[in-house]
Amino acid sequence: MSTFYLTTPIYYVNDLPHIGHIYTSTVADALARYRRMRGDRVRFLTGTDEHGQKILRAAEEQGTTPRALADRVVGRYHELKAELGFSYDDFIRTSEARHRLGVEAIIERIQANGDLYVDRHGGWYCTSCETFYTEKELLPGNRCPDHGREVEWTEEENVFFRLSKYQQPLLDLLDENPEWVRPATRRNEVRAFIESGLRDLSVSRAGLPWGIPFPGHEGQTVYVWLDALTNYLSALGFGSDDDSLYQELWAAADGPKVHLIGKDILRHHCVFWPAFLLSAGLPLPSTVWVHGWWMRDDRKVSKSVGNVVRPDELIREFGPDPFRYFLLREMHFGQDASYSDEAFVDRFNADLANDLGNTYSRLATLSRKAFEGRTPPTPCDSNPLIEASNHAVSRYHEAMEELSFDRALMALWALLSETNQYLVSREPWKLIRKGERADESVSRILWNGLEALRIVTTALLPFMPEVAARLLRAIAVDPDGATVADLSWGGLPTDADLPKPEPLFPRIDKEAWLAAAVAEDGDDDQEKTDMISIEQFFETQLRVATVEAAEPIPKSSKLLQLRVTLAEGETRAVVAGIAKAYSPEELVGRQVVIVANLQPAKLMGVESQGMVLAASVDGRPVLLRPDEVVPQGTEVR
RNA sequence: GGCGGUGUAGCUCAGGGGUUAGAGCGAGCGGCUCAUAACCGCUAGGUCAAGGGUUCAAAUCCCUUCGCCGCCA
Repeated sequence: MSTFYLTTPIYYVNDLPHIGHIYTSTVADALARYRRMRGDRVRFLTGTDEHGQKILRAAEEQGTTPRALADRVVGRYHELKAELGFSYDDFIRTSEARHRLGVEAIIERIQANGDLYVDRHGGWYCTSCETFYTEKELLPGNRCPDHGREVEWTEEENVFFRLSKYQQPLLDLLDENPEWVRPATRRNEVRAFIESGLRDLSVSRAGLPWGIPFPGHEGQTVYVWLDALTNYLSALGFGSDDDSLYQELWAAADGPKVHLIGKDILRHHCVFWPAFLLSAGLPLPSTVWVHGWWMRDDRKVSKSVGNVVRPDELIREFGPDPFRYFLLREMHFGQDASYSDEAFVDRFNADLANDLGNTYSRLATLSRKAFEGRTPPTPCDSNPLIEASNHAVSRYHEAMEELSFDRALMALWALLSETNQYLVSREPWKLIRKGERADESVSRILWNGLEALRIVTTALLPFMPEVAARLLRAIAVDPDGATVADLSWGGLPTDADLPKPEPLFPRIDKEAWLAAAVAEDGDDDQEKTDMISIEQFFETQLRVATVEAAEPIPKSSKLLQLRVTLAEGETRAVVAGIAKAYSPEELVGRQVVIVANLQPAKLMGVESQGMVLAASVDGRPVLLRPDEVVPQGTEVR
């Protein structure tokens, strides 16, 4: 028995949870459950990152406090835990006192090592990503390359960390520990980045009231990443009076310490974090596992293509476990994958309904018929399924070790397939029909089948904890406290009560489901599916206008009232649903594109004489503007 | 632009110098009838992106081209 410390990133509270968060947590949860079955002393941590300029702003815009904003999002994460059956042991919030202690403690050590100094610097700062950019990196018009939002020239005195000092140690770390960043392609990226040269890192911000005050530097707040990354230690009590967990699971851990992350935060975890730890003289994690992203097909949404995506709907309708199964089966860990309702339905029907569900159903029915509602009375210790099972289990373990969840599941499904082949080759139903109900051979055949199913289902506990447990109970096996030892042949109880099988995974009518999905997706998809002629397009008059004034609309969190100039002397009032992404001040003076011949409409009591165009990024508006300043009223076509 | 990756059956992908290139899904045909129209078997004839090279032998190594993806604070 060894320790196993597993973390997800802490999720930033500017966003409600989406499939990216769900995936990371699902992977971590499956891994944690698997390691618990192996008998490891597992500690599974997740949490939220709550500090920073962006949260402060969002809170101000919504007329609330950062803390209240965070509370709301955290509430949603707690709901998600229940909805998806996550089994984390701890949930840390960076706004907690225990976290602050940890951050102060690590800074103290870095400071003592002489790796902090104060310097004055200026740069283009994006409040969205809380990052400084060089002129070269900016998009035209001084816009953030990530968010497309205008950056601000910021000049201030900050605390700097001597990251440059750790260039060689970090390269050595990567070279001596090929498993430190996985998969290897991410390791290469990190290595290339470090090799190209490390600059010292600003680790504080001046005058930011929402964050941890930088110890020893009045007026400075700890920079979000030094703050956030330290959660992995502070959650273990590092820096507090009781750091026993930290000692057990980190400092003196006799097992792996694994960070699970998405590829977007590779640099922070594989460069900054180990550098901080090296500087602080603290042990490093053993592996940073990097996963890919779920992509949504950019093909048009339509019934025939069937790429509508409704994860919430899928979970509500079919329960969390099929969705967990889908996420883990469909993605090759480390690579990107695309998801759609259609892919989900296909997996559900083929793997869960046809293979797993039906195999259970036929075995249970046969056994009930032959043995009066009970499991077979005679076990069997010599048959082709034993070898198949042992082989499947060993492939399963190998794959789990590599976080290759898809391969682990394929190994189990191979055993299911062999079980079905075995049944067909023995045709126990014929023997039963011939009246050989109590025949020992019937008992052996069915016991073997059920035993293989028991092993598959036990191995599925980390993937589908709720359904797998239900299935095990249905075949007279107690799922509680199951361990990997239960994956060896011979555990199925004989002559035990075997209830009538209920469909665990009722087949989904794919056509109907996708049709409903399309219908529900509604109006905005209608335009996407239908082609229009160029004449139809030209019916829409698009023109460039300049924002003269902007102000919020009372009692509306989304709407702003704009006054735009279309031509000399021609101004219009336009209402735009962009208040969550843009403040009135930043809009004045910019050029926007508006639909000029839209029927006026009243929104929240204010008449809107046009519509401002914006790209909609997951619902967040990003305003369109000409590449350069053009004359008022210029037509867009 | 530099570095890295990738391009294999309709779809998702394995394979990685050596007999007839594989799996799952989907499709077609047959079988079975215990089972959730499930299950089992057979069939898919794919220039292994294109061109060139190395080799007795290349999808597998090398070069070039094209496409796609990632990283380059």
